[in-house]
Amino acid sequence: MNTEQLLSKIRKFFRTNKRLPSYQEIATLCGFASKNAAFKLTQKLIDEGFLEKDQTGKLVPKRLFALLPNTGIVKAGFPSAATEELNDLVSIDEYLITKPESTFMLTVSGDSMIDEGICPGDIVLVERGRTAKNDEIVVACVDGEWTLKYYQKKGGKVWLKAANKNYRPIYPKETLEVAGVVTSVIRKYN
Amino acid sequence: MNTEQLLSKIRKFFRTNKRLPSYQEIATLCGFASKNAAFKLTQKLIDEGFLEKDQTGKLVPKRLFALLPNTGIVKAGFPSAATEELNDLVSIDEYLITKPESTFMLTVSGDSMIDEGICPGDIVLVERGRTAKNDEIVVACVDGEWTLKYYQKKGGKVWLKAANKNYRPIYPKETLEVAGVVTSVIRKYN
DNA sequence: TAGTATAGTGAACGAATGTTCACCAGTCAA
DNA sequence: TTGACTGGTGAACATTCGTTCACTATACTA
Repeated sequence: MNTEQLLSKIRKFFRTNKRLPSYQEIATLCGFASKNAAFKLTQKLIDEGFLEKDQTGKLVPKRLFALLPNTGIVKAGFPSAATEELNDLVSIDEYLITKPESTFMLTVSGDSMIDEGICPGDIVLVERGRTAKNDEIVVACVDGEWTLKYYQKKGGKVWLKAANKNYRPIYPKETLEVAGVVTSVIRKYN
Repeated sequence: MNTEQLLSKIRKFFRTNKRLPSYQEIATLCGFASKNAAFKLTQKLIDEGFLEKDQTGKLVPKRLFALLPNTGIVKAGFPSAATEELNDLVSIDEYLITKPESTFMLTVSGDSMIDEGICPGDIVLVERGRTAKNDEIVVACVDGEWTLKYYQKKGGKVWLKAANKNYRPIYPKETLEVAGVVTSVIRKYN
């Protein structure tokens, strides 16, 4: 039993049990008769940086949450069953959300951002309280109505631009309040 | 201390510690002097279906993973700080991935699917080993080259269609192998 | 051939785990 | 005023936890 196999087993356990195993459980997982064997082997994984410990000694998941292998560009070859065992696993949650406490999600209605690849029904993750830069996509309230648009600012004047030729730029008559900046887009089929 | 407050505290703990607290920890979390108070209160949460238990008695996270409030349609109003405490929290991982063992992710190159809102640099989640239906987006290998296209099948004949007028349909000369069906698209800004 | 890592066993430790039971103070309704 | 319900305390339990130490067998190396 090497560390790579162990990591794979721990991940499997985590995936089904939604928590990390104890050393006893790791031992049974590996077929060890002794907890200590699991302890030592796991310590190696920690040394290699794949795992962490609590103050209480409990194992803490590092980057093995959702466990999807990220396998490069489509055209540059293809993932085989072998590459799956690689350690470049990534949690989508962790990948997309850096500030969970100030991020929320919103379902998109309307096609005003369709040329940006944001379609009706898509979900956008919005980070609240970030100051928008030019050409960033923002969720904003213009004169009382909420929209999703490009943020535009020039010479102290602020307006919104759609990613759709059929829409005109929006110049606020009274108020323009930016609720947050779009950090990512998610679309789920069927 | 009511169950709603407790749930909020447990979520906060889970978010920072990446695991669920023990009853002792719940007690300190709530300011209780006795583990049993935490035990009883948590039991209510379980009865209400917000939490689950292991065979070993350990708490298991149910739907409170990534903890993003899902707040309806953009135009239909707006999330305030209050609505965040709602229980409609969702993990993106759980939301997008139903079969983690057969799902992998791929970075998109090329603009052949741009009218579908799939842009270069986007990440697609692909479910392997699913039989593709008509008009589903698939990752396929045609005559040795990997592409991302609509799957088309009529009368036993299979070909691929792009979501871009500048691309012609692809009819396989020799082989067409479907590696998987695209189940979702992810785009991250900056 | 001798010596040294390596990989696992087995026992032991104090502390923390989930769970149960008896108890208490307040609140509310009858 | 009584009695039940609620929300919490405190002690106790068997079990499991993380961790340490001494030991063994195998494999590799000099």
